[in-house]
Amino acid sequence: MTELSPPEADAKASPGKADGRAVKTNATIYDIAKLAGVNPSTVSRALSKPGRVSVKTRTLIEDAAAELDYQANPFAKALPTGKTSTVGLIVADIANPTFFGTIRGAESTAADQDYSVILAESAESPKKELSAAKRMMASVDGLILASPRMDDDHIRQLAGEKPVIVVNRNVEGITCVVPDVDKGLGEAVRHLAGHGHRKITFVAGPEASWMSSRRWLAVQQACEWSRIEPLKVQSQTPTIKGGRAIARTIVSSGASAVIAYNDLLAIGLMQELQAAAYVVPDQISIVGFDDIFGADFTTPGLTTVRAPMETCGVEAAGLLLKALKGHGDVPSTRYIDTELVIRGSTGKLLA
Amino acid sequence: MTELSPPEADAKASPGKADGRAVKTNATIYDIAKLAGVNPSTVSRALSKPGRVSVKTRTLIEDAAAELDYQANPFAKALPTGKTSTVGLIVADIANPTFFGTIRGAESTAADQDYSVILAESAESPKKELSAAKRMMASVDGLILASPRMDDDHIRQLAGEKPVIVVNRNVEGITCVVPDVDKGLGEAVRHLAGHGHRKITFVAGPEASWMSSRRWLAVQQACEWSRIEPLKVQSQTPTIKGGRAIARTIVSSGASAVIAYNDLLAIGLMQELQAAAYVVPDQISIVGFDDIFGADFTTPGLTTVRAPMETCGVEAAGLLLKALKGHGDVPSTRYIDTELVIRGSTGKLLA
DNA sequence: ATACTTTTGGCAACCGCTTGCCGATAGGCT
DNA sequence: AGCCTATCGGCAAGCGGTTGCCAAAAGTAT
Repeated sequence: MTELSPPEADAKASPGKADGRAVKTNATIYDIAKLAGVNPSTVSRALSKPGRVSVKTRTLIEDAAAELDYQANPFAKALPTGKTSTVGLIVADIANPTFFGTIRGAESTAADQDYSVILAESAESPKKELSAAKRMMASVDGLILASPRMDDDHIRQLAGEKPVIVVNRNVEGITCVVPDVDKGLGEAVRHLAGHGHRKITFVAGPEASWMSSRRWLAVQQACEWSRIEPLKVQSQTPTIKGGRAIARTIVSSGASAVIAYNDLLAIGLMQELQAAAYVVPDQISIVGFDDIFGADFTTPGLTTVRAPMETCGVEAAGLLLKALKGHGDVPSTRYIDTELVIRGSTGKLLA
Repeated sequence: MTELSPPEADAKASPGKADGRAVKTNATIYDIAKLAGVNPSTVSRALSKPGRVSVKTRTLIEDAAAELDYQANPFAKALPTGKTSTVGLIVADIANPTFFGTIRGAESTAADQDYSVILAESAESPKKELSAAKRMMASVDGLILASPRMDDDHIRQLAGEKPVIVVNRNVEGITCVVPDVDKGLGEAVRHLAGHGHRKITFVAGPEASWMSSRRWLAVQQACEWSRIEPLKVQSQTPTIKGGRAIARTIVSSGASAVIAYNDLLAIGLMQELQAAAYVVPDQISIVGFDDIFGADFTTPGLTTVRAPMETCGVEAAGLLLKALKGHGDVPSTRYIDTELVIRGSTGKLLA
């Protein structure tokens, strides 16, 4: 009972050499076949093609399988079928909190459908990313690219081999899932406008980033609608450090409110401003983007546009699995709503 | 261009039928063999057993392989050899920032040696964890368990099948890598003592947690050495919320400084205290544990004991790969130094 | 040149599972 | 009972590599 000997199949798998040591050889369908007194192919069918064999032999086989603690060898399974029950997920930077949600969402929905996810990081390098993708291609059924850095053509090329879903970027001809920045950013601008701000500066992220220009565009449009003057300053790096470095420029821009490309920038900015005795939000309001883990650790808490990355991950994995099961739709972009999360870093200007 | 047909496997796998459309069927060693005019087995050897064939035929084969853009089918490779070039990583909770570092460290060092990592989450459930582990066992060469929740015997049982490394917990008979809490916690206590604190309360984490009791022990020992009185209060959950909930109890404990089981607890506590107009660190000092992402977002920044989880991940993957290559040592526990990171949440008591 | 040892490449048998094809069996029908 | 048609199980050929064994080729020594 309490005996917990490792499952010791002890299988005299090798029909000949009964040479002593009980080596843990996993049971195969042949072992089951022998035990159940049927042909291996019947075992295979009983286990994977439900209706193909009579229920009598099926239960017979299932019992035998259970007794042997049978686990199908996934490699043997993948070889003839080409289906691996595995999806690849490549993220630009594992340590970037933005991706935590994506990873989790993708992993959980994949696991729900008995798919495994194999993870790789590109370290923000287009080259490493592409090679990781190519390497993976051979062992997965499909790929999720989160904020890919490689260019569109390469992505399309990969998609020509196996289903590919892109998260956080729009690629023509590929199924994408991206946060709809307009909604959240619109809310942010109106929120700021409602507090009397008339001049907002946007702290841009990497110049080459598709997402950054997309967000700047959204800010501009929202500002136009609210009759607000949008300004833009360019940050060197989208990090806390970058945020601190840009503080001086922000102040001299004369805006009373800033919307940052991301939370890190916003937090760095806030820290630097506070260090210079500015009070947030009385003297300047700050809005971040992403609502990363920790955005509520600051004092005051950071008002930010939440990009539901976990939802994106779930969605991406869902679309991918759907495509793998043949119910794939025509590639298109699915937009996930973003929303403003109001905390303490925004408010009325107290002149 | 805009042609977006789903990847149409459509594979006319059979190399014979050259019936038109250039379907991207991956090249096999047979194709190479034909192109190079040698036997497939020679190709296999040329590609994986360096010295086994003459350099002449080898370059011949390599050229052919390059021309065909050959990528070995990992499944076909895994079948006869049993080696999958994949390691499994199971974490208790993907969204818990503590694990980000571990994941990253493990992934990067595995990738460096051309191993892939397949990731799974146990959602803190011992049952899900065990089943995930068992499922993985079939497709990986070895396993890394980060903060496993299953019991020791199950872990040992898994380790009986394939190499297993445990992170963040000590299991007899298994190779483990755990942060050496004594060092950092000792520094924390001495740091506090140096600021005149004479009574420290430790906010404990989950009662069942091995790590929590380990840390409490370390605090007690350090306190004894510094002639300080250690107190302990139990938190319900090791989260921000849990931290906020425990604030009242902490205050009434009469201690002037607290060391929390983890950063989340510390941050929640700090937030609640500040909301009640306590000033940190003038009225009470707070030390966290982990140095999670965002621990420096607070105001004041959180003084905390840094547990270098990325290093643990690197170390764990390194040990695992070593074991896989047969250079494994006798199981033992490797300790990774923790260190105190001093920010603003600790200081002299200003009565 | 002869005999002998090393290389080197080929043959074929797996690894464990899937699947097309076929014959046997059983059930349904007149 | 006799015939027809589903249903079910078995056979065997792969999937794409690896590898033990062997013979041909090449190198070495006498």
